[in-house]
Amino acid sequence: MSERRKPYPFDQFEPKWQRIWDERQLFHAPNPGEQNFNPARPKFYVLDMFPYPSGAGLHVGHPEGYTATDIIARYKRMRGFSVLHPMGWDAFGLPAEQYAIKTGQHPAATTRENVARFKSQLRGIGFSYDWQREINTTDPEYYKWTQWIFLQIYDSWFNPETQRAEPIATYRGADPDSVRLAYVADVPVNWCPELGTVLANEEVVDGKSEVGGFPVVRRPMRQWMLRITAYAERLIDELDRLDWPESIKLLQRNWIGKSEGAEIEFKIAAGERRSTGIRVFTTRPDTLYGATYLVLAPEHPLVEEIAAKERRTSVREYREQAARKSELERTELAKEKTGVFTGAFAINPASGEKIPIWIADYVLLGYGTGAIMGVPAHDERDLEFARKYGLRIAEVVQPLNGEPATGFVGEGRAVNSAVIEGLPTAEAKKKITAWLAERGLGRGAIKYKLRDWLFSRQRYWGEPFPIIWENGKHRAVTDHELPVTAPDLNDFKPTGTGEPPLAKARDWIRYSETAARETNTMPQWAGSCWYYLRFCDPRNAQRFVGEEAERYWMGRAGPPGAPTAGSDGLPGGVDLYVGGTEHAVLHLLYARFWHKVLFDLGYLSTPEPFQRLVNQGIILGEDGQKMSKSRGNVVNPDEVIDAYGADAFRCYEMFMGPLEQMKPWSMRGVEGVSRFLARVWRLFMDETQAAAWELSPRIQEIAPEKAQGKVVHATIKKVTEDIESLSFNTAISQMMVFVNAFTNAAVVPVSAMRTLLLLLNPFAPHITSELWEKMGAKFPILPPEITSHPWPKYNEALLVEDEVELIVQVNGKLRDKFRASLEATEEELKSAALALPKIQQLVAGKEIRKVIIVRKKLVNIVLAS
RNA sequence: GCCGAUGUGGCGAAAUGGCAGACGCAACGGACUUAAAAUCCGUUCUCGCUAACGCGGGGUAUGGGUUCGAAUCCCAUCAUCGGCACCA
Repeated sequence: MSERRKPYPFDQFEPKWQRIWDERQLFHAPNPGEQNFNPARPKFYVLDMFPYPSGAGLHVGHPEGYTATDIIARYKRMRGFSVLHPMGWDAFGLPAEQYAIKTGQHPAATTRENVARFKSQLRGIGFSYDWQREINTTDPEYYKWTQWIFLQIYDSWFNPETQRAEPIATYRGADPDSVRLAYVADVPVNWCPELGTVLANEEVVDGKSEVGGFPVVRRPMRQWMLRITAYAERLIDELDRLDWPESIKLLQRNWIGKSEGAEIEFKIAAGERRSTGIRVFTTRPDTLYGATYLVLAPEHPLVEEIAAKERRTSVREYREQAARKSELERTELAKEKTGVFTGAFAINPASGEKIPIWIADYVLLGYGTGAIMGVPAHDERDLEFARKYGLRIAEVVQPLNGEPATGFVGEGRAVNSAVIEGLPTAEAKKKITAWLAERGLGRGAIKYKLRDWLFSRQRYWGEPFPIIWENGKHRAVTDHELPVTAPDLNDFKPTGTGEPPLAKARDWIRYSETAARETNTMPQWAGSCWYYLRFCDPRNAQRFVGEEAERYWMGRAGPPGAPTAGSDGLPGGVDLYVGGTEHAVLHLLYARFWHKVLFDLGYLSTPEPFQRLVNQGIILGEDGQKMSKSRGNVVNPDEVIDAYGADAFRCYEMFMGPLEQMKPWSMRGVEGVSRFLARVWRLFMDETQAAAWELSPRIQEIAPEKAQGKVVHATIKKVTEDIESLSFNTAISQMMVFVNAFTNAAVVPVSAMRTLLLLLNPFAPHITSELWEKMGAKFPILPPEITSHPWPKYNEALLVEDEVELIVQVNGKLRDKFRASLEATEEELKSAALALPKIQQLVAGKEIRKVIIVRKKLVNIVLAS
C-alpha cells in the first residue's frame, strides 16, 4: 500500500451514504397535495445562488455557501421543518458560446458535460439537495417560462397612479408601445467589437468588458429595454423590511441613487430661434441666483436648434468628438473638463440675468433632464468649468462658520437671492421651489441614477425573444408557440456588424411571408431572475409555478396559523438565501424587479423574493491572495476530498472562520479538522488486530457523570444557538471541546454519544450516519436513520451551577478569585471578597469608595485615589 | 474624491461592556516505538523579579475620551479590502 493510511475509513462509507440518500430520496420535499405531504410541518426554504457550470468544475469557493445552507437544511429537517433545498444550473452564458466559437462544439453539449461534472462533485460533498427539483435555465421546459414571463412584462405598463404594473389593455393612451415595461429603443450602447456584442453598463468595468477585458465603445443601436426605473421608488422603499446585510441594502440604494430637487425652466433669450425653453434638474434650487450659465449634454436634442450660426462648426465638431469617445476615454480624459459655447443665451428665471448656454460632456444625457444650471460658486465641477472658461462666479450661499463662500457646497444661508434672502438652505429650497411652481417655471422633482435595463444581447447561447416583427412593428408570439427554441447553427461567430448570430439562420427567422423573428437573445440574468420560483414547482407544465406551491414555499416561514406574508410587515419569500457579494446589485435587483411585476399582475403572493440574505466571504489561496489559475494557488475540492474525505472538507470550510468573512485556505487546517473527525471515529470504534474496525466496548448504557452531563448540555445549547446564528466555526469548536472531554474516559454513555452524533450530523453527515448505524446494531433506536431523528434538547437545569467562581477586581484590575454560592447576597459577596488575604493587603489603610457587584461575575472594589 | 467593512499571538480565530487569546494550526518538550509515522500528555502573548511554587508590569493598528471597569462604546488618525466615481 503506497497510499497513506486513512485515519478513518471515510473512503468506504462516504460513497455508501451518498448512494443511500439517493436511493431512499430522503431529502425530497413533497409539495402540498403530493404524497407524504404533511401540512403540520412548517416550511423552510433555504437557497443557494445556483452556479454557472463552467468547464473548470467547482472550486472551493462554491461549497462554502453550499455547506452553510446544507447544515441549515439538515438542521431544520431535524427540527421538524419541511425543507426546500434545491439546486440547478444557470447554464446560458458567454463562456460556452466562446468555447463553441473556438472548437465548433455546440454549447448545449459543453453545458451537458459541465453540468454532469458539477453535479457529481456536489454529490461527492454530500449535500442534501432535493434532486427531483433540479432545473437548468437552458432547458426549453424552463426557458419556455422565462419567455412567458418576458411576455407578461411586455404586455404590461406601470400605472403611476396606482404605482403598480397593470396589463397593457388598461392603458388609455394613444401609443401603448411607449409605456410597455419591455420596449424597443435606439440607445447608445456599450458595443464590444471583440465580443461582437452589446454589454450592459454593469458588464463594463473601466471602459472594458467585464468578461475578457476588451475595449468597449458607445454606439447607438436598436435594443430591447426593461423599464426597471418605474420601480425605482419601490425597489428602495421595500428594502426596509428585508433581513439583508445593511451594507448590501446601502449598495442597492446607492445604485438606484435617489435625489430630490427641482426641475427649473430656463427661457431661451430673445433673438434666438424660438423654443419652449430648457429644463434643468438640480438638487440645489436654492442656488438658482448663482446660476451664471447653462450646460447641455452634447447629445441633447435642443443643441441643433439653439446653436448660433457662427458657432455651428465648433459645436458639431465637439459633438462628434464626444460621440466617438469610448467610455474608457471619457473616464480617462475626465481629469479636465471640456466644452464649447453654443452662442445662445438663456434667462435665469430668478435673477433675470442673461446667461450663456454651453455644451460639455461632463453633463450626461441619461441623467436628469440632460441639462444643468452652472452654479460655479457652490459646485466643484461647475467651479472647475467656470474657471477654465472664464465664466462668472456668483456667491449665493453663506457658510455659517466663516469659511470662504466660493467653492462651498454645504448648507448655509442664502445671500444675494432676493426671494429667499437670508433663509437657511433647507427652507430656501422649499420656498424657491414653491415660488417657481406658482409662476409655472419649475416644480419639485425626484431623479434616480438607475437606468432602464438593457435587455438584449447579440449572442447565440441565450433565450430567444418570443417576438415577431411585421411592417416595422413588434408583437408577441402566442402562448402556445412557447418555447421559442433557437435554431441549430454550426457557426456561432458574431457577424461583427452588430447583427446577432441568429441572423444567420434564414429559415428560422422567416416567420411568415411578411413577418420575421427577433434575432436578439436575452442576457444571462434572465434565467436567474425567477429560478427560485420554479424550484417550488419545477415540473409544472401549466404554469411557471403552481399557485398553491408558490403560496406554501414563498409564504412566511412558521407553523400553520403563523403570520402570512405581508401581514406583519415582513414580505416573506425565500427564508435564507446565501451567495456572494458580487451579486449585490445586479442579480438581486433584477430578481426583485421581475418579482414585483409578477406580484403586481397577481401571479405571486409575496412582494419580495428573498426575506433573508447572507453573503459568504471569499476564500483566498494559501498565500493570502485571490485564487487564480495564473497565481497557481487554486485549491481543487476533489483533491481535498480524496485525501481527507467530504466530511473533513465540509467541516474545514465551516471551521475556517465566520461565514461572511474573507479568509485564506490552509491544508494544515483541513488536516486538523480531519484529526478531529478521526477522534470522533475512535471514540466509537476500536481497531482490531486484523485492521478492521469494531464498536468499542467502552460505550455502555450508563448514566453520564455530572461533569459529562454538563458538557453534553452545554454543547447542545451552544451548537443549537450557533447554527441559528450561522456561527458554524464556534459550533465546531464546542464539539471539539465535547470530544476532548470524552477522549480518555474509560466508559462512555450511549446517550452522550447519540447526542454528539446528532449535533455533528448536519456538519459531517457521512461519519455520523455510519456511526449511528454501527451503534444502532448494538443499542437499537428508532428511527434507524439519523437524518430523521429529532434534534436534541438541552436541559438548562443541568447547566446551572450551584456555585460560581467570581473574580475580584480592585480599581478594575483583576486581583483574585473566589467561589461563592449562587444564592449569596450582595452583602455576603462583598464581605467574602474583602476577607480575601490578598485583597486585604491591597485595601489596607485605604478608603473604600464604592463596591460594584455583578451577579455571577465579579466584585470590583473601588478605592479612593 | 465619496460610501461601506475590517484591523486581536508565529498563523486561522474566540470573547461585542466584566478573567484577552476558547478551539484549531504551527513550534517545542515528554510518553509509546528498535526507529519513524500515527496516537496520547504537557508547554507556548510579552517584559521584569524569583532557586522554585509563584509575584508584578505591559499588551487587542495609533492617539485621545466615556466608564468602577473598554478588544467591545464615542472622537480623530493610519492601514487593508470592497463598492461607487463628473448622477448636477
